[in-house]
Amino acid sequence: MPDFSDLPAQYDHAAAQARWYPYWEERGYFHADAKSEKPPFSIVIPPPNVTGALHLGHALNNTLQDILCRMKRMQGFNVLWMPGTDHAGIATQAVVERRLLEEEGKSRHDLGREGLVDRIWEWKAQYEKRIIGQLKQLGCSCDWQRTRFTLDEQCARAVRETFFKLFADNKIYRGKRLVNWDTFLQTAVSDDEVYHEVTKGHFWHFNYPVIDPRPGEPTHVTIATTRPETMLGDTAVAVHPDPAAAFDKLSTDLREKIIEASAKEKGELEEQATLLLERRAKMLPRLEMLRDMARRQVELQLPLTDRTIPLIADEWAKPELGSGCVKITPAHDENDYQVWQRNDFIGAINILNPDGTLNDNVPEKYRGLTMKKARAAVVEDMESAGLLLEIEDREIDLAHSDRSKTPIEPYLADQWFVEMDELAQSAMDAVIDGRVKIMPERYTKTYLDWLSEKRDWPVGRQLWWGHRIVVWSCKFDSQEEFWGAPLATIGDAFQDELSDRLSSLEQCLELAQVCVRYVKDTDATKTFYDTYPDKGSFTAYVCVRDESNEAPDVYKSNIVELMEKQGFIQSDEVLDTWFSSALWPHSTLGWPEQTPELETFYPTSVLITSRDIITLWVARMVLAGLYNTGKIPFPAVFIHPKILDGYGETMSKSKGNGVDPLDVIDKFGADSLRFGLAYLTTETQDVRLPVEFECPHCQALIQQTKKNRTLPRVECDKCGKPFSTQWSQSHGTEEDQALPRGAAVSERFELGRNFCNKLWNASRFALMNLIGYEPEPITEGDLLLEDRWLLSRLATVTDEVTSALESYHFADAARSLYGFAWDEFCSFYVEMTKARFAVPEQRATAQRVLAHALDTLLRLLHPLTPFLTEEVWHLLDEVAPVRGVLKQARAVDSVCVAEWPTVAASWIDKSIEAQFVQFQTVMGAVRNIRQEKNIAPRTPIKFSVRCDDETAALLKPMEPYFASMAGATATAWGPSVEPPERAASKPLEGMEVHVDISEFFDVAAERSRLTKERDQLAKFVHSIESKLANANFVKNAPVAVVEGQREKLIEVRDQLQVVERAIENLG
RNA sequence: GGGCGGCUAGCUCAGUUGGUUAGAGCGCUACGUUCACACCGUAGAGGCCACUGGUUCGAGUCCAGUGUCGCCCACCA
Repeated sequence: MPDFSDLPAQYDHAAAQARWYPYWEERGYFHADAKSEKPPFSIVIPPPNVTGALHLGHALNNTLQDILCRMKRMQGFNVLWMPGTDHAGIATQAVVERRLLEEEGKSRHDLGREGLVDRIWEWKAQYEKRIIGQLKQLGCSCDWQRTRFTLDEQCARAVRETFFKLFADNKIYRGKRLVNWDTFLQTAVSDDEVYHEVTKGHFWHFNYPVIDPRPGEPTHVTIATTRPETMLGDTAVAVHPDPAAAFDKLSTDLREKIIEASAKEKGELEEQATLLLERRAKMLPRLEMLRDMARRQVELQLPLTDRTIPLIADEWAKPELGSGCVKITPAHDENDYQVWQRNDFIGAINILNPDGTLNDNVPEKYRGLTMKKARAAVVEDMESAGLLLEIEDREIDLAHSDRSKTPIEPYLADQWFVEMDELAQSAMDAVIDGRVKIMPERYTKTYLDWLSEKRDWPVGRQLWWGHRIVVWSCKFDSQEEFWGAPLATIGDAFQDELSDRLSSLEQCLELAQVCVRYVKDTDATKTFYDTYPDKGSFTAYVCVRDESNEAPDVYKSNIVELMEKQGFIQSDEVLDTWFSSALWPHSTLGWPEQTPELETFYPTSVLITSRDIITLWVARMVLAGLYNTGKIPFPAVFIHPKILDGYGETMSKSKGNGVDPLDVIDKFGADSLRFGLAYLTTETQDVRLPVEFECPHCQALIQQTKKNRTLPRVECDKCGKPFSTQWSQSHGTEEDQALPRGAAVSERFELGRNFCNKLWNASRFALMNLIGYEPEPITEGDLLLEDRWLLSRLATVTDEVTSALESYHFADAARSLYGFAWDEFCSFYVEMTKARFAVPEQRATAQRVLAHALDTLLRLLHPLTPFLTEEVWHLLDEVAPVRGVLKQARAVDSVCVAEWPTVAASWIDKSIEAQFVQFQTVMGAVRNIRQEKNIAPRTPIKFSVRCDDETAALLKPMEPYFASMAGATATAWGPSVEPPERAASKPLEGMEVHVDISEFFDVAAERSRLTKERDQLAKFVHSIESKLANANFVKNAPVAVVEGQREKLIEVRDQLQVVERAIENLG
């Protein structure tokens, strides 16, 4: 005989978590079998970066995935949740390099490529372990045996294969591009990794002398710049090709604006218009003269150098700004680069070394200087040359690298590009024609807008941590040299195999699995390879196909050895992290091998992610999936909300407002965290969580403010003792860090904790009262009204929860379960069984229905609160291993593989639910009167109900429940019931409840209560009357609505009468 | 500059295709610890649904505009 009397009154989440996760893992419940007969359901995890620990956003993302996986598993699907982590190129290398510098004072060059990469692997091992540990603590049901890493052998193979395919398809080209150069990390960073910061700077005005001006023409042009040192890389000065027209257009636009503008703005705009006209009058002759000079290709002397540069006409020069002339530095400015594209003859001069110092393209005295020192030198020299006109103060919006926090230098570099035209179109089509559905739908716009730009994707990164590009290159002076030696060697290696076939070098190369392309040495900005260089020097690029499963950094083949002997060298760049992420749905399943996994689980079922990577990741997965496999990677994408702090700001470590999921799990439990997150996952809103510190001394919660969140130590409001915060880990002194740490948590999770505890206690009650349970089937005749009500509600809730989860309405599912479990199951059904357990002949049926209801509730809740439900499932097994109402079955070993409840449509009975509502209403009225009359809870009271015979028959059997739940005894039911002489009465729909209050009578109080009620009812009557008096309403509204109002009016008038009569009776 | 979203109780949020007197949790008030649970129970108070106009018999819900907060993209010699 089981004994549950020593179960604690509070759910012990820590114990449950420690007990059941290993149990699930040992039994292999999370392992998917690719050869299973069951229908597949698969999700790939958005791989967390190995840069650090998981935050609350990850907790949300993974909770949602786990909820779906667990439900689908219970529904009988063959579920694969593919876990893994991302190598996060720049981010991870930067973190490791920073630590290397801080802790050992070394740079990556001190370690060398191999040494640094080894260090990063160590880091990866440590953080991958930590991340996986966190996911397990959260309860994630990933198939850990298949854990992948974007830089492991299998992913590397997929990356090399994809690159080779693209290369052979001529979708990869070598181009020049202005990149955001991080001089600290010495790498290009993408636009997405750049942030802008306003800093104080200056605006310098310089004169450039004109060479041989004609009489009357200007002897110099004036330009202005915020970055004087870049003048050394100038290749032109531009002036607008039609300044008169440009001025006129501005004036017209301004006039249009003035017409639409409000009175307040009008004045300002008028003033602008006047200034513009003045400027036009003053500047136009000079600008037109300059424009004419540009047409005849006048040269300017570039000061401080021995170069001359042309004056050109280009629209980039805005006549309304500055002097109307602008210096052009194509290699170091995005817009100037565009000018070069339109005027190729001006050329581009790169003046920077990768480390941010000036290179040999500048005069000797500036070489090797940093940009900062060069700036001072240039300004000084310009001044002494008499060419510095003035210096203005100005605020400059300066681009910074998100990783190194140092300023970005625009820098012209050779880059690998993927041509996006067709690839982007294929990904757009997939969404437009509905093969991939993005939810909520509004995000399809983000996706399509971004893809429609079809900007080519620069995929190279000057990093050491990542997939090294499998292209070898070598310069040749002529075709003869190229054909003569190196490639022939490769061909020779395959001569034997070719002997009985047509022999050609192309075939040899194909057999050798290499693809060769040639680039004639040129300044062109975008070069495809398929044109053979006719003469002169060129570079040959050989992309090598690799069919081995080798780690990305150890890969070498015979061909490679041959090539390297011939002087070919491998690109030292690695691929953009997103290149490998884009392959994630199919690379993790074994592509390019046609594995059973790929066969079974691809396309995956759904992708769940956050909105900030719709473009970077989702779009690229779609196009890469289509390109490699011909199939979309997933038919559905669910974009979940972002987690914000109490001030509506995104949570992040650098802001100090991040909540660590482990702190929440520690304090509230994983179930509470999961339930709380699901409860907040609504379709439209981001999730706002006010953050508090928990004092480690007295457990008081201290509101996090914008100020205290970035303090390494905070003093408790309550006990006054200091504690350290998460901020101290990165910014605190040793002394701060030695203090006990105050966890950052959020009271939002109390909802989940309270709910879990409520459920725990309801289960405890059930268990204690199931002692002696016998698993006999029950017939419908045994069921009482409340049993049928509960079964009906249970079926309805099953339906609600299932369809909510299947359509990703997580909050709806959580709310539905919360309401049912708390307000219906606990507050009514469980309360009512207390009375039934006291009557021996009612005991068995009540036990069976209770066991069944609890069983179903556990199944429905399991995806949200897996640990709690598993804990109770096993306890329930001790007392009621065989359960069910009309059909009985032995429960399985774990709720996580139990069958998902199906909706028993025949049990849904709306009339029984309505009848039960009548009972609840009467109960509410009796309780309400007791409270309002101030009658002590334990004082017995008597009540009677006037109602029709049918209702009386229904409610009479419920008398014991009124006694146990309201301390009230019913004295009479039926149509002829009259209130006792001294009664508190309450009109209800079709009923009147009278509580005998002769012992507690207080005329004044009762009159005041009734008067209040009368006024409310009168107001209501009036509102319906006026609605019905409106002829248009009666004419136009649907008949059912009008009828409903009419019935309501009769009903409410009735109630009003009851109250008025009661007031009269008071005298 | 372009796009998207929010604005509903003190706080955090629900609110289906327009249709009774707008809901929940927390917090608040009163009462209650004997038998599942004080992480609890019972009852209650608390709302010009941001604002202005429109459509409609009827608007939190639909349309137009305004304000405000936030996010994304582009641009910023």
